[in-house]
Amino acid sequence: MTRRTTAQDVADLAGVSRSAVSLVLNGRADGNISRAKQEAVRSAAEQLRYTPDAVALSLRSQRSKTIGVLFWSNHSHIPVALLGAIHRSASAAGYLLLTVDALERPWQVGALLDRRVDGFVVVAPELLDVPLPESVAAVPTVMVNCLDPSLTASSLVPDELGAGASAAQHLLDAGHRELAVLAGTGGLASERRVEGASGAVQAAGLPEPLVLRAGHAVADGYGGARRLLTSARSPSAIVCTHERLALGAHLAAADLGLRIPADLSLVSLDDGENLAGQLVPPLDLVERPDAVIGAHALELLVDQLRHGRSVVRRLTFVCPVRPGASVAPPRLRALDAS
Amino acid sequence: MTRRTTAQDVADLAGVSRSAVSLVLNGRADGNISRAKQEAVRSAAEQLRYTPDAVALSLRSQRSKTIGVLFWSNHSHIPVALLGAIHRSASAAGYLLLTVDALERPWQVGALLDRRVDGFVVVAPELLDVPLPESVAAVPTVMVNCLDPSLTASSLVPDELGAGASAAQHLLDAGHRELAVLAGTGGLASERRVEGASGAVQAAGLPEPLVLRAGHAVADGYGGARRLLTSARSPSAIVCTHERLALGAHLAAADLGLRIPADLSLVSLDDGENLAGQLVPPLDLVERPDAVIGAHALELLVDQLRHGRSVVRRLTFVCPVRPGASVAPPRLRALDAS
DNA sequence: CTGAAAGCGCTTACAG
DNA sequence: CTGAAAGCGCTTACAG
Repeated sequence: MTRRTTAQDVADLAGVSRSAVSLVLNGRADGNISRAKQEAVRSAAEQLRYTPDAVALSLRSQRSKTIGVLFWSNHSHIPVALLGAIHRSASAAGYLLLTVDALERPWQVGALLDRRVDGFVVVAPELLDVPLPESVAAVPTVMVNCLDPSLTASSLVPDELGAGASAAQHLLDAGHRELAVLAGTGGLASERRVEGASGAVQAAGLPEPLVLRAGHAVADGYGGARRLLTSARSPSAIVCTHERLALGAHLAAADLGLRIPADLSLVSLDDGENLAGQLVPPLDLVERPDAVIGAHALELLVDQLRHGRSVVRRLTFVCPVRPGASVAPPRLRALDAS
Repeated sequence: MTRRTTAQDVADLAGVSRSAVSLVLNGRADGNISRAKQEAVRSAAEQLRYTPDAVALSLRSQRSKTIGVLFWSNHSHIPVALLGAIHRSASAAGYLLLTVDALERPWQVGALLDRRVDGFVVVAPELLDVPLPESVAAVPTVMVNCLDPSLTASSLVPDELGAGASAAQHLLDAGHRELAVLAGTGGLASERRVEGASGAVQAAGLPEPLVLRAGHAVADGYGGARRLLTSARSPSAIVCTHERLALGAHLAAADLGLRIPADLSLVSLDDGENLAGQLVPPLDLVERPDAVIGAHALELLVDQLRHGRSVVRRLTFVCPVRPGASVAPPRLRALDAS
């Protein structure tokens, strides 16, 4: 392993002092260093492929150009688009990311602080209440997909209530009147989505929809949908609060010989797994705008890093409907019965 | 933002010199510092919650206790178990992980080097040839799920050939004679899995199985399976080289009114998405031992970091069969025809 | 047994 | 216009 080239090496080659190298390479040379020497430094640096040692830079500047990502995960799924956007924006601003599973290994937060991360972004795979540790709150922090009850850090979350409402409204718009909601158990996201969907149905002058809290796994969706679809008054359309539930419902419908969307309409809320929208037929989705949220979160954090502490905000992001091929008008059962 | 407490603060409180603090806290005090002062230092450190500044430590020791993870991703899926194991093992050895998307942002490799990462682990979501950049190879590196053609770094990969063979053998053992392989397009993993499956079938004295190269998406699996199952001589069992293909095949079977496993047996190879094993019925899987590979990779790297460069190795890991409920003996079509 | 000094690589006032 | 010095926080020989 060869020694890294240092500013001294460049200075030696260019025939100037270490400080001159620093000034030139940091664009503060004009009026200080002769143009000839500037050129010498630049070409020496290029020739030696010199890049300053970031560790030394950090010690000197007390800023590491590093952001800690605290992944607050209660289950195993990683929202690709969200992390992708965070990485992309961080990179664009010149930051590197140190990622840690804060639930499984909370002590690593201390290790990040020792490494003098400039800030934190707390990321949950799904809307969560996260009590922010004091040590974290001491550094600029933004929260993505999660909320700090004590309001010490800004948070960026999808409008889960609105998303639930949009999903239901999407089905109402298609003419459905017999809706059911297949939901996860526990979790802020599930509850808000259910609330939103239920609210939209009632706002349309219909009775409260049937809500079945099944769980989060594919099998839960399968079992739940089966129960709904084989019940006395089976719904013509189902809102699924999570992608994997929707997949389960999709499988259950197929097993029962129900065609989507001819016999059953399905709308799923999006969890960033890129799954429900890939099925055959692809499901109509209410998208979680992960890319937007991730990019915005980093923008907010970097701005805080540059201009100091700003006011704590809670930003909510609209979840747009992405049409698929799983929604159609309901069969005219009312007419059959008349 | 309050100032971090430094070794000097501890020294002041304990009434000793900075060096004494360092010696005591690094366990090199015996024979140098009186037991009384040792105690004083320890209690002062505890009282001030002192932990050494990792940046200063890095500059001093020329080791950052940080490992760079180069994610070599051509598509968007993240193998959770693999990354989880890597994080866990790294943490256990006292390392933090700096993750970077090396395909999308190759220049960040330089940024990691500037930050003096002690080593690299190159991770691909699926078996890949990765030509290792010189700058990376200059630092201890292990490759996970990918191979460096020039053999400059050790690599740890699943036995894809064996996995394909196991999948086919699993179906042969159940009595199937009419197998088809639904495969991804391009990619080392697909090819090796196909080769393995095909080899096992031929080793059983049967003619080469039908291989359909469909793609990687759910819809590809759906379309491919549909073609296979509606062809003149439809197979009694299908090996899917990827989870999402298997999901597509599952959906296609349901649409065609084929029950799994009564009418069709399905085996999928595992890509770490935790998907095929969750379906209803759960598919029989040939598992990729991601947790084992990840843990082993870090063990190898940390060992290299501690004891210097070791010999370059290619380690191959067996993929065990995990039974599900998607394989049954074939319908006795031969008897029907006789 | 303990403290002062050197040095990791950098930048930024500060003399000349 | 340029070089020598200080200092970020740490550890490790090295004097006393």
